[in-house]
Amino acid sequence: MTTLALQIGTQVKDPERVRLRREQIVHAAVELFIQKGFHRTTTREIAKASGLSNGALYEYVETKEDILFLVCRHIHQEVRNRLADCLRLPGCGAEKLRQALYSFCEVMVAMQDEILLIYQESKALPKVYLREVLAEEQMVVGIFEKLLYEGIEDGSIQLPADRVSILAQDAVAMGEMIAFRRWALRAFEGPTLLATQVDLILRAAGVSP
Amino acid sequence: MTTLALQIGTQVKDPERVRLRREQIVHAAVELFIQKGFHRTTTREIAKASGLSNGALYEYVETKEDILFLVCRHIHQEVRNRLADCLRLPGCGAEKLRQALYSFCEVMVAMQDEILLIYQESKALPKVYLREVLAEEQMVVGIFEKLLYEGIEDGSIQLPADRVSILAQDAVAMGEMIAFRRWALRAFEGPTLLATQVDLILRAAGVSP
Amino acid sequence: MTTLALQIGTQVKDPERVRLRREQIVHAAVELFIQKGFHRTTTREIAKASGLSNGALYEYVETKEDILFLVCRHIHQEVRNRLADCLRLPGCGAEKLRQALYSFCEVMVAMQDEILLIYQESKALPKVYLREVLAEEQMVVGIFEKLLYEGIEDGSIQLPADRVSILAQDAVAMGEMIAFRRWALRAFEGPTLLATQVDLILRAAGVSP
Amino acid sequence: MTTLALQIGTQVKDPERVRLRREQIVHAAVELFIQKGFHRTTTREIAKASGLSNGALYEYVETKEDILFLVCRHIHQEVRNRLADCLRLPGCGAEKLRQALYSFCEVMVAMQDEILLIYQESKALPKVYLREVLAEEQMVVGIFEKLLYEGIEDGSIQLPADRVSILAQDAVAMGEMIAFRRWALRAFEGPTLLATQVDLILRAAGVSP
DNA sequence: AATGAATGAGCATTCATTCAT
DNA sequence: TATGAATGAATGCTCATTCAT
Repeated sequence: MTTLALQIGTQVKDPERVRLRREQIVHAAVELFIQKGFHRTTTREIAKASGLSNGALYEYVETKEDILFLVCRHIHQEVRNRLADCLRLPGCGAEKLRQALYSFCEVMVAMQDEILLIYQESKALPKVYLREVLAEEQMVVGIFEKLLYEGIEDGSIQLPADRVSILAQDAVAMGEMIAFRRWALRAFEGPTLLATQVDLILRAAGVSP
Repeated sequence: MTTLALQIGTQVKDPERVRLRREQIVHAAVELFIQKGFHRTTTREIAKASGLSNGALYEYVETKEDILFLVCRHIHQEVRNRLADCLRLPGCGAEKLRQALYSFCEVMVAMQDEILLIYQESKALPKVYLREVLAEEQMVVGIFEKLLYEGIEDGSIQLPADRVSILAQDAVAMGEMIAFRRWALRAFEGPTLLATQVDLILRAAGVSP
Repeated sequence: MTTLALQIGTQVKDPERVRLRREQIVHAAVELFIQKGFHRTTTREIAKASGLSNGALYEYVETKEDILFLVCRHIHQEVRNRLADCLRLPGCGAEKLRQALYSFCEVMVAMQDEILLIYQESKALPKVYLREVLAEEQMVVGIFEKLLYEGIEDGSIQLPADRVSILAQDAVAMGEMIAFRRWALRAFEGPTLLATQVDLILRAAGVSP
Repeated sequence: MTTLALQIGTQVKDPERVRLRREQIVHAAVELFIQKGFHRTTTREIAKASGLSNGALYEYVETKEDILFLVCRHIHQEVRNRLADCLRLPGCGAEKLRQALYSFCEVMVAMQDEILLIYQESKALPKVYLREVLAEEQMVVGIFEKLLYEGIEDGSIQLPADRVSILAQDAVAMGEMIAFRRWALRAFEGPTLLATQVDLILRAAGVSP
């Protein structure tokens, strides 16, 4: 479950400063990548929007792809952070699952652009980076797997064990769909949409409504 | 619901020749875009792979984006073609839905790369083109909407009418997920995977298993 | 004696045009490299001085190093061409050697800058190219070796066979010295200088003056 | 004939410290320049290899070219130092010349890389520096001139006076050739090579073998 | 004196598109 | 219609040098 945090090269020694500057960079880059895509965004634009000079940018990062990786990692961290809270709530497995699904969908709504960004641009990542990004996505799937098992054990969920993995994948897909297909989903009210998605997974998990 | 087929500019008069050459272009470009992505593919490469000269390419197309559009349109046509057959089969709404879902998932498996391509690269499309591409995708959603209504009418599906649209979207999302998340789904056997996905939607549609 | 001519990559199909344009490029580059050195010369400058656009330059060449290689090869060809004539003259080995040495020194005077260029910049060549450039230089050494053997055979030169190679090297070095050390040799009159150098080698070759 | 030692700018007052630090710098730079050439070596690399910070480097030197100059001067000093000893030996002019030539060739073998460095990179020196570097090289030539005159006077060398300068140049060139053309000379054994070179000059100087 | 982060002009190279033939 | 050479703006990245601390 723990991933070796990949180290991005930097010329700068003070780690706190590196953290800070990279935050600026990521902040600027997310915006730009969302607007124009990775390939149509220039490093010059990123530097400017970060408040850094062209050269300074490359003190904190070695390639443009590094920036994309930092962006993807940041987004996944954000998703996991927002999800973390709801996992500490009390309740049976089914109840916790419902909560988690709902939270996840909310996060997907809030972070539509960022999720889309990852799907659209991760192809541009060098393989090493891509592997880590996918691993981080799997961590979210892992959360749902754990909740499903919990529910199966406490009897609140009826599901053959060999369906757990696949359904956890579906749960994530169902949520991400909100981001992917937003242009088609704008017609629906938020609460209805979320309820439907959550319900869809719960039914498949054999939770009585 | 029908969209006027957008006209792509060409210098060439004979429409049959245009059709033919564009077929060559699309054929070459699909392959290249899948392998390297839209931005990393050069028009030179496309020309070469199409058996055209640099200049000739631009007789049949005005910009690189035109090619991407032709590619997306071609893929959607292919999807609809492959789906069309199963719609003429007899049976109640639920039965036809099951068939359609299954076929759709099969198509998604067969055309993984192409589906992924559309999602990853359509951002590069000029707005006018993007609109048409999305409209074509909606046509597939429309197919599932129609089947759901059919089932509701003949009593084989229990679903409040206001859920129809959303569920049709889910059906498409469920299928496309197979393409998007294939790296996570490689572990599962094809038949199991498809059955699960189809079942998921049918349950949500209130079809008794 | 024949070297596999290394092929430099080009986008252009017509070989005659390639030859022509590369001639322009080499012509411009020699001048610039002599003036400012390889590293201080920009490809833009070379393009401009060749009468080509930035882009066109790269239709005939793949990297800046390619240009340096073309330049070195051109210079060596020129040297060999100028030397070739005097080799067909009649006379005993010693006489032909004297002629060749004199011609070679003349060429070194005429091509001072170019010779210096090769020595100063060949370090920047990729290994494959460097090998070929050195091989071409060895061809000149080979000419002197052949003449020495000729003289030994016809009795006009007294030299143990195991000194032939080393002396051929010296002959070339003695000539190239005129290029390398011209700043120190400006003081001497051309004819005296050349005579001295030729004499030096002939003596070492055991030719009675 | 003596040149005012050029003053390189520095921010630092204590001359002993300047001497010390510059020694570090030169030591690091020689190595790097030999390996990668002047232009491909960055000041950052030099600073790091010297154990100095980026900023500190520029306290002891004003430009990158200053470093190259210091390096060249250092090398020449080293050459002269190594040569100095053999000049104090007793013997007639011819004998001393033979000794000096041999020592010089030995130094050239030992300092191949450094000699090559000077020839390849001195073009990058600002004119003022270049003049001094050439002047230092002439000092070595001067040594051989002096020895030749000594031999002429004591009768051990037969040479018209107007050939002295030119032959002294040749002596240096002959030695340096060992460095320049080492790729071609690897085939020969050291002692043979040196003996040949020394003999070549002695013959030209009219010293009976 | 020393540090090391910041600057920004500069460079090799690419590539969509045009156009003379 | 077709060819393929030409264009030139744009881009990712480097690095000598400066300067606040």
